Amino acid sequence: METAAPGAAAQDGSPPAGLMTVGEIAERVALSHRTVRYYDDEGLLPARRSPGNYRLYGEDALAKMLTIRRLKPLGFTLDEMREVLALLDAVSAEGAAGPDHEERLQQLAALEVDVRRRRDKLVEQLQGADDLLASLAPLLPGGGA
DNA sequence: ATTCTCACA
DNA sequence: TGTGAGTA
Repeated sequence: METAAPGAAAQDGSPPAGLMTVGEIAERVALSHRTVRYYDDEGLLPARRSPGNYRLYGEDALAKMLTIRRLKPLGFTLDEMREVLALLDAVSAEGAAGPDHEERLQQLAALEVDVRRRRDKLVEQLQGADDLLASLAPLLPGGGA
């Protein structure tokens, strides 16, 4: 019977080489399975395929998916996320080898500046929310206590 | 459970 | 940039 799941994932929770299906990785990174699928379709985070054409994700993909999840609320577009993942990949894979290592470090520094800037913007929005809550409090029942 | 396509915002 | 529905 080949109605179970992917290449080897039976119902005993023992997928091949610790690989996950869309539903599994989606749950683990708290993204909808539709979104994970979308990222695969868009080539942001390509999935491997089981013999039955089911998407399979390894620990490596899980790590990248988590990075994507962190980039998302910062407002990075899919294209920007693609660049970030590529940069991170290049940097970790090439160590201090590649001829363009210098440029990589420069891009990494630029990324840090960018992330910091977006972070600051979020802090401002958070402050705005806090201010709003503070203005609502005294209007609520018992708020003037 | 997962696949894909198409529509809708 | 996603999501919901319908399908196999």
